[in-house]
Amino acid sequence: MDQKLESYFKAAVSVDNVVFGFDNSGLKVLLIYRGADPYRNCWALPGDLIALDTDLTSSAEKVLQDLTGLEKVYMEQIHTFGKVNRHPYGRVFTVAYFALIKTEDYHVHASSWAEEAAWFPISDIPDLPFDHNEILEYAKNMLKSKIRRQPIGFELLPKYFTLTELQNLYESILETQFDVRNFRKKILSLDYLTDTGMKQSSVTHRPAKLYKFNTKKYNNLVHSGFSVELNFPLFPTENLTV
Amino acid sequence: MDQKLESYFKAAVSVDNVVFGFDNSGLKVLLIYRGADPYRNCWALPGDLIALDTDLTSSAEKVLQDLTGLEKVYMEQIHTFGKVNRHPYGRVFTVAYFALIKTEDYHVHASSWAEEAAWFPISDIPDLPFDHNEILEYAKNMLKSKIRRQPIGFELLPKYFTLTELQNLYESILETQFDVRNFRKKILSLDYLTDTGMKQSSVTHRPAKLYKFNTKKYNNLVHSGFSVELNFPLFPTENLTV
DNA sequence: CGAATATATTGTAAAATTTACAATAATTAA
DNA sequence: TTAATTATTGTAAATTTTACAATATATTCG
Repeated sequence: MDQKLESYFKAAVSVDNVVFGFDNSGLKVLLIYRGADPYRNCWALPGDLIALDTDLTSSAEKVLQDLTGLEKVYMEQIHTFGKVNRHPYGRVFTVAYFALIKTEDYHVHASSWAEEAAWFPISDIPDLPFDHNEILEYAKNMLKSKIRRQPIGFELLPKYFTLTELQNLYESILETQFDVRNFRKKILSLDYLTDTGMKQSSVTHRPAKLYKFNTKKYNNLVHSGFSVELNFPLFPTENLTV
Repeated sequence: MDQKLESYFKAAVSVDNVVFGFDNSGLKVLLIYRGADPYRNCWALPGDLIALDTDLTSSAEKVLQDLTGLEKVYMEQIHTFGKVNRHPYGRVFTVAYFALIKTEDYHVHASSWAEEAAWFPISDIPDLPFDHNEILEYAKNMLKSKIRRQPIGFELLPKYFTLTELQNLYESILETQFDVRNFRKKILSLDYLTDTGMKQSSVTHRPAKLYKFNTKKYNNLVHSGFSVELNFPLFPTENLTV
C-alpha cells in the first residue's frame, strides 16, 4: 500500500505561458530560445517545471518572470495537458496559462536559461517542442472566445488608445472585420470607455481622439448585472455561408 | 543538476470529477463516501490519484468508472488546482472535470474504495474534504456559463423530454426563471429540437409533446456559423438591480 | 356524463437592438 | 490652396427581445 502510494508521487508539473502582445502589425506571441535541455536551441513557449513548495498560481507568475522579466501581468489558466509521453524526462503534466501584456509598457529580456525572448506574429509561428503548438492553438481559441465576453482586450493596448486601434485589435483576434460605424456605436454603448479629451499627435492626418478603459465604470456595470458581451455585428455574408 | 531535476519529479496528480445529474427535483451532484485514507468516512467528489502510465483524459474517465460505474459520459476539463498544502500526503495537483449524465440511463454503483455513491441536491452539499467545495463552486459556475452558449443541457435529460422539463433544467442551472412563451419561442427558433410526435403518458393532466435533441441539425447549424447561443430573455427586474 | 383540476400551448404589439450603408471633418504635406 | 489620409458620424429597415393572458387537452371525481 505504501509502495503503491509512492508510485503515484513521481510526476512533475510544469507551467507553460502563452503571452500575447499586440502592436500595429497585429497579434504577437512571446517565445524564448531554449538554452537548456531538453530541446535545447529551439524556440518554445516560456515554461518550466514547478518547484514543489510553490503554489500553482505563484509558479505561473514566477516562471514567466524568471524567463522573460515580465511581472504583474494579466494571467489566466487555460487548460492542463497530460499525455503520457509529452516530455522526454518522465511524466510531466503541464498547466497552460495565457498572459496579456501591453508591449509598450514592458521591456522583455530573456533571463535564467532562456537565451533570447522575441515576439512572433501569430500567423507565423515555427514548429515548437513538446505539445506547445497544440497549447498555442488552444490559447488562441480561448482568447477568441474570451474577448467576445469580457473586455480583456484593453490589457493588450496602451493606457490611451484610439477607437481605430481598438477595432484593429478586435479584428486581429477575431479574424474578421467590422463596419466602422457599428463597431463604434456598440463599443461606446457599453459605456466603459472614457474620452480623455486628448488627441493623437505626430500623425500626418486627422488625429484621433484618445480613449481609456474605465475600470470603475466597468465594475459597476458588471456588478449591476449589465451585459458587457459584445455580440458584434459582422459584415454581411461573413457568418452565414450555408 | 540531476539532483535538481529529481526534486521536481515528486508530485502526484489526481482527478476530481464533478458529476451533475438532473431530475424533477432539480440539479444534483454525485458524491462518494470515502472508504480509504485520507479523509476516510466522509462524502467527497469522486476523485483519485492518477497512475503515471495513463493519459490525463483517460485517467479522468477511468477514475469515474472505477468509483461509480459510470462510463461513456460527457466530460470536460474544468480547471487545475494546485495549492501547496491541499493534500496531506504530499504535493498533489488535481485536475477537475465535470461530467453530465442522464440519471435515468445509468445505474450508479459505488465500487473500488468508494463505499457509497449518492446524489446530493446542489443546494444542500455537505462540507467536503480537500478543496472539493471550491472545486464544486467552480464547476457550478462553469456549467452556468457553458449552458448559455452550448446546448449541453440535453446531456442531462432523457432522450425524449418535454419543453417544460427543458425549461426547468435551464431554470435550475441558471437560478432564474423564464417566461414560458418566450422560452419556447427562443429554444424552438434555434432549430435543433425535433418534435417526435409522441406525447407524455400516465400524467393526470394534458400530456405534453415529447421532443428530442437533433444532433445532426445542431452540427449543421454550428458548421454554417449559425449562433446557437441562447441569450435568454429574463423576467423583468431580474438582471438590472443597480 | 359534466365539472373540477392541472398543466400545455400559443400570439401580438411595443421596445430595443442590430444591420446596412456613405458623406463630411480635421489634420499634415506639398 | 489643394491633395492626401484617416476620423467621425446618422438613419431607416430588419430583426430580436420583451411583456403580457387566454385557450386547449388531458385526467379524476362526483
